Amino acid sequence: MNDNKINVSIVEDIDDIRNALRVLIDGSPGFECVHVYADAEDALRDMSSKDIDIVLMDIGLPGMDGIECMKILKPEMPKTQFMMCTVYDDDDHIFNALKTGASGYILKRTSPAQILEAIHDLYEGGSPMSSEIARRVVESMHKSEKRSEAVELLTPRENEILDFLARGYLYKEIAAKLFISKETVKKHIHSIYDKLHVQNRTEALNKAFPR
Amino acid sequence: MNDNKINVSIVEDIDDIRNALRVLIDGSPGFECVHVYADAEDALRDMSSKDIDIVLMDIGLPGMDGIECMKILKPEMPKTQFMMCTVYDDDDHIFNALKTGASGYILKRTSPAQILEAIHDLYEGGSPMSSEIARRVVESMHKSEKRSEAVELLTPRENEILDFLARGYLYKEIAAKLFISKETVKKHIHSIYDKLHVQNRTEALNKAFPR
DNA sequence: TAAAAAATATACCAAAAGGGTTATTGCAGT
DNA sequence: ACTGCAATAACCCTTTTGGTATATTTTTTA
Repeated sequence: MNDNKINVSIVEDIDDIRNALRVLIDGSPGFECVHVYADAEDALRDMSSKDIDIVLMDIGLPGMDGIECMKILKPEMPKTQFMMCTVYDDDDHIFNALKTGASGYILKRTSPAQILEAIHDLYEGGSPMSSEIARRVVESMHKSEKRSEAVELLTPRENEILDFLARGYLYKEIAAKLFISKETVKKHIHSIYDKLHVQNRTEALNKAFPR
Repeated sequence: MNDNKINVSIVEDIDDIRNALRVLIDGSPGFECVHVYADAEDALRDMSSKDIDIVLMDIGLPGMDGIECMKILKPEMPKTQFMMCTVYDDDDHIFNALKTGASGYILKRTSPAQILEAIHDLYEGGSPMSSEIARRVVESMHKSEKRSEAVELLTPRENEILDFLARGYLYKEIAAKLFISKETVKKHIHSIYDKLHVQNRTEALNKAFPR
């Protein structure tokens, strides 16, 4: 709605926190709090028709939680960015929120100045999160390294071919890409299955790249 | 090695940058630069025998790159944390580094004060990265949401069968599990491929469950 | 209640995948 | 010089997969 200010909406059930956030945002130049909602149902009814830059979304709400709420709202408001603002700092909530579309994740104990900074940062295309939250996210990526366990058994050539397998290529397509015969591809794949103790492509991929 | 200071090693091929980092770290109370290396091979030869808290690792090195180097060193130095310090800000390098075990990722244009802050932050268990880098990481998580896109096109029965496909079951095994004929399984799978616009199992799984 | 969608099943056919065997070449380490 | 491993390739064979078409029954929904 408004000229050059960052339009913010808040979904937060606790009156004191909601009001404090509103006061903080409205009292800061460059920011405007255009709507506040006390629960997910309220937000769903009203929010998608508005033009909002940033939504500050609590997770623990009465009834539908903030992640579910965002899941529904996000497709209707593609330009709006969601920042979770919550007391939960466990992996489940963090990953769920981020996977469902949150672009930022801050904890309620964040200082007012940092909250404003985070909103601004999000508006500018960043993903504000504390460095502990970032560590959780990064740690979760390390895991997809399970590959190595399987992969170290395989020769470089076999790994190369495994990558093609993962993309759904046919034997003959792999052969063409690598300038070798289809039979050789088959041989390599047989060795891969052998080493991974599996019988087919899908099982191999599940072992090599757990989802 | 040293009492209460944070021990840092540097792997960086450009003399000026390497020296500047060393001076910065040694000149700051609470930090000590214990080793510097000009390339990956040098670091591999020497580093794992030392007791190092943080490694500042460049990616673009002559010969072996910094990610490969870390991949080898990491298992030998489980207590050491790696921070990539590089000019590359593309997704490939970022994800590769983080998946391979980096806990922090900063760009070379980061200010000296922020570099020190990042090292300290990493030492305290955080994952320092600029908020643009964080955004890339978060964006990569949004994708796992693709399942719903695909899944909503499919009937409940088709989804059920998709799950079996994902586990590598044969048609006849799925048929036995569901007490239907193999031909019916085939029909369902054909509909799945049709709706997802794919030609085979692996492509279907990649669409439905991006890794 | 009528139409649409989903689940069930068969038949025919071609392509692809996978198991087993054997063999040659080149390269690394002993 | 010998050994072992990796990469290459060919052969035979069976099973699995996927395309197309057609048809019946059940369930959902307009």
